[in-house]
Amino acid sequence: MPETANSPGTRPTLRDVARHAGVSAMTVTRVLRDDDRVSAATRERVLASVAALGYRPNTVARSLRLGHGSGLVGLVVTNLANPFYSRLALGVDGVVGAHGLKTVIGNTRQSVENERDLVADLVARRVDGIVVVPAGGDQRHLAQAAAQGVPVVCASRPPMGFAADHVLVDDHGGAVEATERLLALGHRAVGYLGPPASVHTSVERLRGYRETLAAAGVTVDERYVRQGPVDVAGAEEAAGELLALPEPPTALFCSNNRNTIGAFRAVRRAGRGVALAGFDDFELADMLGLPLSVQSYDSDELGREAGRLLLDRLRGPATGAPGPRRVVLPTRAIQYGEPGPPGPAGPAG
Amino acid sequence: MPETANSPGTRPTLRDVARHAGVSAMTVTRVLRDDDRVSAATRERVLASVAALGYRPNTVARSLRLGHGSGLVGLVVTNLANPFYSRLALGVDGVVGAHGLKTVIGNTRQSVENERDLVADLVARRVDGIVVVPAGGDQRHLAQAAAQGVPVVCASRPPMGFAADHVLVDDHGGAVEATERLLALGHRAVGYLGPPASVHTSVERLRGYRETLAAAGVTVDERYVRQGPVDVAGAEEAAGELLALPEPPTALFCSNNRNTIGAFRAVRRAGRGVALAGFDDFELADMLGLPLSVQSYDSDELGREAGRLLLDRLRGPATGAPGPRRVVLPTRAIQYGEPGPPGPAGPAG
DNA sequence: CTGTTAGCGCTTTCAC
DNA sequence: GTGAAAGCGCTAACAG
Repeated sequence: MPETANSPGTRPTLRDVARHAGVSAMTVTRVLRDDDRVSAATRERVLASVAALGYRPNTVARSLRLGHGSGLVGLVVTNLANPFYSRLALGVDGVVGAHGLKTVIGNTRQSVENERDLVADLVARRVDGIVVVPAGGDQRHLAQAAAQGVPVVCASRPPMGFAADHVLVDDHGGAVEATERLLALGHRAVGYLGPPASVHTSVERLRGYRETLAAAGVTVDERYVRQGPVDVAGAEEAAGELLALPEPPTALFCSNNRNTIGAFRAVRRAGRGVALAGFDDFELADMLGLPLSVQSYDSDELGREAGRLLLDRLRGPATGAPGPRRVVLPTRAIQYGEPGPPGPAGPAG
Repeated sequence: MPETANSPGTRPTLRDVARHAGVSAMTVTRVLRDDDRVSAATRERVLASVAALGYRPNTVARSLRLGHGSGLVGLVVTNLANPFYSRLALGVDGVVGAHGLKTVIGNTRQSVENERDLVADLVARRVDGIVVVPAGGDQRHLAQAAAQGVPVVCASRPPMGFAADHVLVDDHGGAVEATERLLALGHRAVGYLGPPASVHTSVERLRGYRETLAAAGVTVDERYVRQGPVDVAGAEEAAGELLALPEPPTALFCSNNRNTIGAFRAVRRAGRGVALAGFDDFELADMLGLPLSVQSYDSDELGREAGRLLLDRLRGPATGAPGPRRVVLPTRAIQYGEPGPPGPAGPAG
């Protein structure tokens, strides 16, 4: 147990250590920075004082003096409770943490306004960079941050109206593949369930769905398309409505795991056989006793990639400013259970 | 779009604004702090310069000058990918965020060493306080941080060897209730599955399990007790071994949701009827088609409570130092599906 | 109403 | 080897 500080609440400073050791502040710094131009004896004495006072260097003051950033990376997501984002956070933190940077989280709860405030705050805190999953349409605050010299990396959704590195999932390609799988099973009445049009991924996935059906000569029944649900409860309700239509769809493509789970609950409740294809894998998907195919991708990797892009910007400003980079992560189809063709009984187990 | 900064990479400072506006730095500060002793005309001029230069105050310098902390709260957890911890993080961030504090996350990946480094780093960054879910036994680094005047709040696991506010779940009580429910169904061969003894919650839950069985006159078959699994795969394997015993248990109490899910998978795979009771609720638990009872609790609330304890320390150091406070959150039993008595066929659906 | 001085804790530069 | 001075960006405290 170290000696208690002189006055509680007041923490020892470099000068306190210097006084205690009978040297100058400069010498203490040198010892702490492993500068070799200091005698062994002095070093010992200083180290002893450091221990005696329980001194801890003040990183804040240090980085202020040094001019460079705070050693913090801001991470702005819409909902950390969603495993997708917490894994992304882990990925980012893992990569930047290996370079001595810490991650500051900001949760926007889907609010663009919160996002703007958060980003402003992070900039004011002099974060070295920001990884953001933009919440909505207006991204002027991001453009501003970027313009002010804070590197911004967009994850999962692209920058709009300004240039920034970004890492995306192959939303369109994944949606095409998922929809094709349903078509291949013979389904023609294929519904869509996903978040509102303000969400970029949703737009792309819906586009993939539409194009695929069109290419197969299937006309999309607009009553089958529900853009809106953002959580399981909303998705369950919307799916329930689709299933209650006079001629309900025989298959549903769900644009993210919230919607897939909601749809699953509705299908189970209705006791009806409806084929499900979803975007995003999720835990226990294989245990649901209903055939289900999902387009899976690695959200840790999404975060790691975002972290790498950011690090590249931080490390290599010397290399000039190469154009913004884009990374697209592939998706992979996973089939749970044996899928079946459309029919009155349907493929339910 | 604001004018570009003079030199890229160099950001405008208070003095730049002052020069631009033809006033002193002090006046700019006053405008920015809404000090009323500034003429409207001057205010306008300053504001215009701020906008023209795209000036953003440097919070780091500010907090250094003001002496108070960085406005950051450190959050140290073992695994952010676990929804339990991400919700806890949300709870903490929600509460402290409402008071203008930001949350810095640290993920220890169960390593006490990482935890020690992280805490040291956070202290050096002058965080205002730390919320930590201690990874293991040795907590001297936490004691040290606390001794150095950084308020520490322990979540989910209590401080050991030093005094600190903490918020716990009623691990023992919840385990008792869960075990009693299995006993009430007539089960006598009740197994246990949980993390290693280094995890405090696990110890408490195991104790509850043992005491309840003992109180009912049931001797615990030590072959039925598996302390070890920390993830689903490990739990599934361990549960599989229990089920493969000559006289397998007819019921399992699982000490957290990783173990519950692993056990569920093993039971499903074995096609055997084994009653399951678990700690922690989880998504889709009601959809598994197997009777299951869980002790549920609110991990957001755990985080919020931790945040509140911390805020109280930060706000009220004037009130002297009241003894460390402890908050214990209750658990609530939830029954999914219809439970059944032990039997050769068992309660499987 | 506005400006000057001093200094938060640290470190670079230049002396000794 | 060691120290003194100056300053990172900002703001109390005291002038004027």
